[in-house]
Amino acid sequence: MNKMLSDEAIYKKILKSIVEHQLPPGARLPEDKLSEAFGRSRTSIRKVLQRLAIERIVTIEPNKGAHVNRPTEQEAQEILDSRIMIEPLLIPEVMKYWSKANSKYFRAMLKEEKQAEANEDQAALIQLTAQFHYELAALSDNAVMADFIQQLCYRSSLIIAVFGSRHSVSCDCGDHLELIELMDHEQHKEAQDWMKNHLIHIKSSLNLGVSDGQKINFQQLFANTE
Amino acid sequence: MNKMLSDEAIYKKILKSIVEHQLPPGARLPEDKLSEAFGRSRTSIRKVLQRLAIERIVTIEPNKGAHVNRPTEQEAQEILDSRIMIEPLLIPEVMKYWSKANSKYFRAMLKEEKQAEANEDQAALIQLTAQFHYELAALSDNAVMADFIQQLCYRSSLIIAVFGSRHSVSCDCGDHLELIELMDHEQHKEAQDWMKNHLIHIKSSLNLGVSDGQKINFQQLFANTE
DNA sequence: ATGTTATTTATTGTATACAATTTTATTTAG
DNA sequence: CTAAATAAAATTGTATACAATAAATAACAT
Repeated sequence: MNKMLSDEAIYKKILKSIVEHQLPPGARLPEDKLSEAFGRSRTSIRKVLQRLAIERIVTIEPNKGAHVNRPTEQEAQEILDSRIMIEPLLIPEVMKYWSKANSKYFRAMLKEEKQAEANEDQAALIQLTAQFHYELAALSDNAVMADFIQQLCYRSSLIIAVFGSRHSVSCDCGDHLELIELMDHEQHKEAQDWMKNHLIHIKSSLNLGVSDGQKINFQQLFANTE
Repeated sequence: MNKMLSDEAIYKKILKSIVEHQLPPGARLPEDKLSEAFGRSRTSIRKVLQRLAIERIVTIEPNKGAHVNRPTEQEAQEILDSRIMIEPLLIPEVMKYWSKANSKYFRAMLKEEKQAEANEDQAALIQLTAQFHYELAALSDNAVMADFIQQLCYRSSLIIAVFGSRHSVSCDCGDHLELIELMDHEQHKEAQDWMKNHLIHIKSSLNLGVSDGQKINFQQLFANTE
């Protein structure tokens, strides 16, 4: 028995499913089906889908409806470059107010990550990895920047779905602990550098340039080479 | 005779009116009136208002409808700080592809600014000042960052409406030319520094801390001091 | 069989109707 | 005359109906 969900709740549920790859890039999001699933009229669903479209999580083509956005290689690069540019800059701001309580909270989150890794719960792992980054950004005293980073993190989940290797997600879990320890010891410069390298590492782990949906050269592919 | 406007066209018209302070912060945006003005159903208008709300140009309170957002002092600081943080970083990217044609284009825009200033066309002036910044950002090869800057520029117009002195807008028109000339002469570092100082200057020209919409102490204001 | 056209079905786009809520105006009591 | 209570008007929230468009299927000819 599904109790009545608010628009916000529906938004979060759909977003979560997308971020966790339950709804993969390219998946259709028909208003009827969602309407039925959530027990609300199409009007409410449309509102949510339009919001997701503005946030670039979803694309809406006229008369074709909503699909989970499938990031292009260009988009992937731009988003990762943006994060490489910005996230390290936020580290000093975060460290200004860094407390024992914060450290404890993030260490608990890392435990959850480890747990998810052990359970091979890919969905939880992707979600937690993104959460680590945007909750950290939220500790800066600039909500405008934090919101932007959060959006980039969500979009990064889509990027990983399209261009990520199995490596991209799981291997960097142990990593995050290093950052927490640097921050605990007030090593500002090192923490900042760590973040930059971490993001560069993530970017380089993506299969960019291999081109999934790119135009295929059949001429070359089936050329008679004998 | 108003020809049928697309949702996008309606969005742009409302946004322009807000940015140019024809619709000042706090102004009500009743669906009926807009619906009538644009000759479209409320459904279309709602869609546009919801988009503006997500972009933080407008606020929507449940059962109270849409109002032009009235930025708080905190929001103003965060937005300006974000711009101070990011816009200088984009300058090197912009200069990578800086051409004679670009220079000519932006010099033409500056002429328009001067013209608007001469005509005391405050609306055009505000619009052009913002446009200068976001069109510059759009020359970087990172559309994600450019979009973010554009949004911050729109929101800055609201900030100027609430916290700006007459100074805030007009005085920096001549300024922009300096940046173009620095870029023409490939003075990377200087251009970057210029942008940072320019934004710091704008921020400091705002009446922050004077508190416009803050809670007024009537006790103190009307205390019997005789 | 293959490719084209026609028909049906499914899905989105838009307007409108009605309920819920807030705002404004009016009435009534002190 | 002021303040509270009530009634009226205006405005927003939500669902639904119908038109427009696209997708899927069937029918037909080559």
